[in-house]
Amino acid sequence: MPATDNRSANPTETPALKRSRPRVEGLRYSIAPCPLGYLLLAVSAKGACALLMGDAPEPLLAELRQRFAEAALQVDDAGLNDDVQQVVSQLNDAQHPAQLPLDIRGTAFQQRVWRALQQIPLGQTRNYSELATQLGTHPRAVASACASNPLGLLVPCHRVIARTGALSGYRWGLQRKAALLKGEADAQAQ
DNA sequence: CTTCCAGCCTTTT
DNA sequence: AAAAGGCTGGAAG
Repeated sequence: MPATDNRSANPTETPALKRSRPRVEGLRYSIAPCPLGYLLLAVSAKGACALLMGDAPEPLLAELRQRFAEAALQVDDAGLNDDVQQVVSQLNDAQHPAQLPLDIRGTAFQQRVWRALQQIPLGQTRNYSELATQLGTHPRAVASACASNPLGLLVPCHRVIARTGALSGYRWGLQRKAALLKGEADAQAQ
């Protein structure tokens, strides 16, 4: 998944500025236990670029390495503690969502889909077909974009389910998708 | 209700 | 060029 390079996004940037930039981007990350196992939060200079979940810490780091193979990764538990706690708070109480700047990277199409995901209100769900119609594409394409969302929870891909009402799939395990939706439904019911 | 199938759009190899 | 996805709707058991 060749993520778009946000460092090149500014067309007014001079060649001198380009040269002065570090050749490899630095990413800070932190892995912490959470109500759904472990989470890994990774942030760039612009904001969170990955929020991964899993049963153990090691695979999370492996996934981060794979997704950002070109980046220099540096653990920063202290510096990210605040952000991580925000995410944990959201997991404990969906009514208090994390307020983090996001650095969302993906193809133009993926960004369109992910933006649509962010419009789904707390406590609600959409099916792949609805989003496909809204975006003028095919459910299958929506699903693959959801599946490649690097910002679990923060970009609520878990709010997309099958037309039949089945939960369909979730990159980080159907059990977590179910838990997230349950938590959000409960929060909304209050 | 369950399986099977053929189209469907993007991304990855 | 080919395969593989967090899909769907319709046909068939």
